[in-house]
Amino acid sequence: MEQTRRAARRPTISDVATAAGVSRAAVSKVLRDAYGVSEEMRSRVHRAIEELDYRPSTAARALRGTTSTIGVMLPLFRTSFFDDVLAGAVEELETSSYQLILAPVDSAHASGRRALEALSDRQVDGIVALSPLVEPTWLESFATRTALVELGRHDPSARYDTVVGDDVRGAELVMEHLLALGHRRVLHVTHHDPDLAHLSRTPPALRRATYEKAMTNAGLAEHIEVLETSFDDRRAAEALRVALEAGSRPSAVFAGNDDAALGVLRTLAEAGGRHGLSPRTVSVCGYDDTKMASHPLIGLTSVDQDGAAMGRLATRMLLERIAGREQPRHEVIQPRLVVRSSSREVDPGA
Amino acid sequence: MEQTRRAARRPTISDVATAAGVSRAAVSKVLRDAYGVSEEMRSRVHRAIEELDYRPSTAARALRGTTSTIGVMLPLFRTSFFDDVLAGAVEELETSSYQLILAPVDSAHASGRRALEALSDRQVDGIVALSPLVEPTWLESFATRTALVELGRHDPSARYDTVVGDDVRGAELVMEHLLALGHRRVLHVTHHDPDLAHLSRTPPALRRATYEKAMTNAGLAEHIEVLETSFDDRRAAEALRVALEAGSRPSAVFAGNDDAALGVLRTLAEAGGRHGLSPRTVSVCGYDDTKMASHPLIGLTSVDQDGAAMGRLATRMLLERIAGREQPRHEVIQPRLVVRSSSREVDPGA
DNA sequence: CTGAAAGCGCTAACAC
DNA sequence: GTGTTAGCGCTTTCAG
Repeated sequence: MEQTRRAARRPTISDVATAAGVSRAAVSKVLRDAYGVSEEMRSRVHRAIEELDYRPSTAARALRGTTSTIGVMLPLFRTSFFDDVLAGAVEELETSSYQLILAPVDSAHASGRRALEALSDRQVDGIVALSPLVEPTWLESFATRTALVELGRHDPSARYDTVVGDDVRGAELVMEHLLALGHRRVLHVTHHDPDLAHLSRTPPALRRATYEKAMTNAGLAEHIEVLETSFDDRRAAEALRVALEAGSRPSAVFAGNDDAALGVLRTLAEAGGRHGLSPRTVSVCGYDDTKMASHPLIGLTSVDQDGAAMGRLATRMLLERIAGREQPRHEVIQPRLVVRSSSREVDPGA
Repeated sequence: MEQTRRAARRPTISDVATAAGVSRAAVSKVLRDAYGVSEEMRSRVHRAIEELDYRPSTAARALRGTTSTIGVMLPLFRTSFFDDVLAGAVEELETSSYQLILAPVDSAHASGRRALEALSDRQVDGIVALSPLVEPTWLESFATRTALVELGRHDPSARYDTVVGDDVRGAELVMEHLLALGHRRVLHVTHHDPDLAHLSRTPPALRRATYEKAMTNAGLAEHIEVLETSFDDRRAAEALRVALEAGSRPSAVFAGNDDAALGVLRTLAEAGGRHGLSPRTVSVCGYDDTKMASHPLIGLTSVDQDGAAMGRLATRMLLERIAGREQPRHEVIQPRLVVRSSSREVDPGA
């Protein structure tokens, strides 16, 4: 068999038709299991497909209609929570005939729009996205063209669906827990993004507001202390280091997500001693219950909002929408507190 | 402005042409910055594009030629090493005009072929893949149609490029380190996949073979003990638990990757005590130097093979190939041992 | 049950 | 400098 050096042209539906001695339309019908093909023809065509190693071109199909592909857009900024969401989406799609393509977004940058459009340019039949930076009005208009399910948005929309964790409830669970353990000097670590600063209903903003409210309600307003940093191990660690240097002495830390919590533990382990603190004397809580939280060497108390379930649900909703549903859906996932060894009663010596 | 309820048809190049009062070809030229358009026409066209919110269809372009998109295929089975690779690829593409789409692969399943084909069906201009399960012969033929760079393959190919870490050297670094610390009962944890069992040149297989050779060379052949499990926290933990139950008493563990190493630490922390072992008495080494390895609460000695650099390099090589390079390249990345607190001299009391 | 033909949105000759 | 036109590979009426 002759092996050409360079890129043998991909066989097309015409090649298959010729090889099988039938028309292109016939091949197309076999391909799509359409009505009206004789058994004999079907097998002839299948044989030709095998022989030529033919694969239909998605691009050509896209030009005519749908692609059987859904797009997922997640920040590359990946905490394992996003992995869980993605895994859920993949799982949900396994039983369907849909393909999944993923558009990674470099940073939390405004590139969210670009990524959504890129996906849409590729004629995906629908999109599951986590794009907090894109404005609702823009999304509304985008969603008139492409079926869309947004993750992490607390405000429902008439045009797209939403799946979101109950961040207020989750944060309440954490605060009730810490206050019940006797803590008064509870520090909160939040994700601060200048582009996001004007939004009050993002998950980080709601967790923070709930923290502040809980502190105030407990008569601890004077102990409110918020570290504005990033949901990122290194940055959160650095922020806490600076705060400790400046004299901050929390007995407990509520970190807005697990990555930040890991950073908190990092600093407590590395530099805490210098200030009389350590992972064993400070109670730390995270959010998302990522894989590392459950590691016994970490043992991080965290809020589980089941990313995989969110991914599955969002995908299922998207398929519904593609199938024609018009009424928007807004689903709120109930969080659950998972208590581990990083939780401890307030140190009486402090 | 009227807002239609359902999916307004996407504007096409013809709509733009009509709106701007020019021909479609003219619009196409403006779009592609082609030669031969007057300033005035250019601005008229741009204005029309703005107004209609026109975006060219990738599918239609694909039908004519290239898509300016490269595909990345990585096992979903994501250890953060893959994240690093992906981040490297994204970074490399930022300065180019290429888009990136990602095909997640459910498990280490034979679905690798499917994912590669799916990408190819979408007319990506090239692919960076990590697909150990796909046979070289199949890849060779696939690569005649689509530019391809494979990660983690030790055998060069004439048709596709390869980027791989020097697993033999990396494993040697680990073994030299452990033996120098005085360890004799060194256990190895490897990734065992029935579908992969016949391959002797995969990264896990080479790490394992190097372990066995190092043990033999050190006169410790009788202490060779290999746990065949998965490069996965939970599974590795379970495998070690069983081994300890069965009487295994290693003084050091060389885990084939960091996830497995985390599993080892998990079991040592949870169940080790029952057998007189703990994370503090057993020296543990991993591979990949993932983010968690550097956390002070983990402090895992590991082999850094710089996933981000691999991702960048692979992507750069792919672009070269797309640009026309014919000679295959095979690049080997040199690993580096990063020693942390999980390394310790052999416990004299044992 | 099968085939001919139109057209999806775009690009690239080529003609004007 | 600008417009016409012929496909790219596929699906889908509509005749035969």
